[in-house]
Amino acid sequence: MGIAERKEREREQRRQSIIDAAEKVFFTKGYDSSTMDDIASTAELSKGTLYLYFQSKDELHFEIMDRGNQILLVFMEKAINLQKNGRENLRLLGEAFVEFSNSHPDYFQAMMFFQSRDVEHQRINEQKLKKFIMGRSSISMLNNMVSKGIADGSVRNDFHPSHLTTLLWSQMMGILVMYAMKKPAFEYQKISREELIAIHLDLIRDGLKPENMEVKNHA
Amino acid sequence: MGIAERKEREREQRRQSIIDAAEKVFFTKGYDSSTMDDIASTAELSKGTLYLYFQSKDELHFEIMDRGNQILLVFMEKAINLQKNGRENLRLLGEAFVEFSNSHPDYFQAMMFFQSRDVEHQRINEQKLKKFIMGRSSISMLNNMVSKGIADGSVRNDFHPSHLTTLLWSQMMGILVMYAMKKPAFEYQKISREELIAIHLDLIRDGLKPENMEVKNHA
DNA sequence: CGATAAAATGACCAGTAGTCACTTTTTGAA
DNA sequence: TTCAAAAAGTGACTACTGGTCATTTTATCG
Repeated sequence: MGIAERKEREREQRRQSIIDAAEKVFFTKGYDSSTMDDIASTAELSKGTLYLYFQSKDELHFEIMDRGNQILLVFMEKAINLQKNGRENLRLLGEAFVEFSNSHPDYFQAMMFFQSRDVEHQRINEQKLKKFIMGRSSISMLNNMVSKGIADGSVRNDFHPSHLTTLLWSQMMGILVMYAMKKPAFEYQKISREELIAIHLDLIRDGLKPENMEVKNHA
Repeated sequence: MGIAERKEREREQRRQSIIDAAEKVFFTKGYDSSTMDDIASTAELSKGTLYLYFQSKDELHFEIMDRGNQILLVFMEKAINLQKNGRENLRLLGEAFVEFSNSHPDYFQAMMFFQSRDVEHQRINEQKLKKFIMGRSSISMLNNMVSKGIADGSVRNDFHPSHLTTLLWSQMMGILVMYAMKKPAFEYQKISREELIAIHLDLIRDGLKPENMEVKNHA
């Protein structure tokens, strides 16, 4: 039977074409100003049809963020250099994020806006969200490099590795979200996103391994 | 003439009573679920009157955030200990923020939600917003302690002081905003807000002054 | 072909920020 | 005290939009 397969394929194509339309509209008008009617007419479908494929506007935002996330992951994978130590790799990951933000500003923006939303109030498929929150590959990658760093002695070992990973992730995301949301404040301070992140990476490079720290293992 | 003065006083009282009502409603139902009609009826006024005193719902949110900010400043002022060096004072400021968040969770929450909003899309009195963005006393305080630290040698001097200040501010705000917006992700990692901030403060304490750093002055 | 299921439609609903023509209250000069 | 002008306040109304669902259209297959 090829019909079921064909239908499945067509369903997935339609799904993607709706995300394409949402992307086009979001990237042009911004998330808040985009309406579901805009997206429907861009997709050449009725609004009702959108809801056969997605449960809410938030879920379309989620999908676009997820696409951006896939691209980011490629940047991060490319950035890793296992010849270097863990701490140097953490910096490379940070720099990869900046490169991604420059080469894919629209996806980057969509991701920052998604990160700034309160997850509790979003109507997004529970399963999908859970998978995203728990299994984020970017977190896993960070975690691997933190572990590598602790193993090779380039990263301090007085923090719980997964806590340190979470901190590094939230520092980076947090700074970038703040920059996206409060741009005028940064412009007033005459500091660009690149400069801000460069200083941040320098500061934590040294914080990750204070020179004279004695080595003691974490409980 | 006492009439003009009395009117001015009454106008200010009404203004405050509207903010009081907004606060009550926001703290109870959360910003998004609160309606202007809720606030109006709590204030025992008609909706139209609210708009004689404030230009938008966002502006009421701004006012509540501003009240929180005032309280935070008191915490920060109390925390400063000029007997100690600049770097130690920066940590004290960070800890004061955590104390504030514990003792005034509602204001803290309102501030985090305000920080997570895109300032460009908010209908807030330009003048008011400008003053807030540019003159924030919390930034000034941070800046003073950074300068003190550089002067007393407890803080590295290879960053531009105001850039470092901006970084410290956005790190702290960013982390807390992320925690507020993506709480489930942190809970999954089994890390509390206090732990996260404690690790953060430890990490930057060491990053702010790597032990073997040679002293060179910034251009 | 005709019945059944699947897909798509778009008029409609509910909720709410913000407006404005109108009403009520206050002021102060006559 | 009177009354017109100004100030303050009102709430019905508008505009907008995310989401729903009864109905229609299209595809499947015995």
